[in-house]
Amino acid sequence: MLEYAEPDSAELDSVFHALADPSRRAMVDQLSRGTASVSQLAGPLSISLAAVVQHLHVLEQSGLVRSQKLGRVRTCAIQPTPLRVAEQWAADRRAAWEHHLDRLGDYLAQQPPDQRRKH
Amino acid sequence: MLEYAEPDSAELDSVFHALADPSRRAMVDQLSRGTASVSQLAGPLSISLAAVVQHLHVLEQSGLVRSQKLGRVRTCAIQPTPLRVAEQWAADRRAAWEHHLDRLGDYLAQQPPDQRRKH
DNA sequence: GGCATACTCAAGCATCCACTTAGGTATGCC
DNA sequence: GGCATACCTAAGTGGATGCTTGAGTATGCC
Repeated sequence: MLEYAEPDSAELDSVFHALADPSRRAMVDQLSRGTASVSQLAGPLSISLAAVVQHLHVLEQSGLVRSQKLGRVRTCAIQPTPLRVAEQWAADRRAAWEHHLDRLGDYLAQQPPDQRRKH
Repeated sequence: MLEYAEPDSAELDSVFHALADPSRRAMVDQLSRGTASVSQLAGPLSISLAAVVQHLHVLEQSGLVRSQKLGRVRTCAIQPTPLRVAEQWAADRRAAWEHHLDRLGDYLAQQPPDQRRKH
């Protein structure tokens, strides 16, 4: 029944941090439409190729991207699991909050109107 | 039909950045279970209250948390929308990648086996 | 071999980040 | 008024981040 391993804090740190930069998000976005080489990733970005390589390291360390080199060309591919880990973390907190609001609403609805001022 | 406004890069920057710190995530996690004062947020964390206030500013600037002061006490509440924005961004890229894999699979399945070596 | 391509690495630099301490203000209670 | 509580702000610090330039290495093609 274990669908997701509980993500440790360090994993969430690195995934959210990786996604917090617009250049890296653009790279992930491009990779979501298909694999790409390092220079293809650099193409749309107005930063040096060396900077792109550094961003790629960040993405690989977070697990969001994997790459392998064939000949001169390094081909990069997105990895869906860390995306889902981040997604799930946010969804869980949002669900908890909405559940909390529901219970609060039920509670308040049960109180007679002249008692509500106390809460 | 517009369900979500397209999030601008700056908003995603600030939301992902806010979530990239374990203390801030712990604060969001606590707030997902109900509102809390600043010192209640600081309670479980082993950092100074001043640091918690600074984290709170980051969370408020990202829109993840809102707060209001009543008397001496500032009460903080989570805001679900930025969580959903982050969630949706990740989900969209994951969906695009999975769709891409499907199309690639279909394409390869259409090729006669002796042609596949070319691709 | 010669040369372009596609990265890769290292050093340097300005900025940002998380955190602390020290001091401050506003509120509630006696 | 006196005092504790709850928060706020500023300044400083060590370390991480994003970027550049300059140089290097490996591969593919003629």
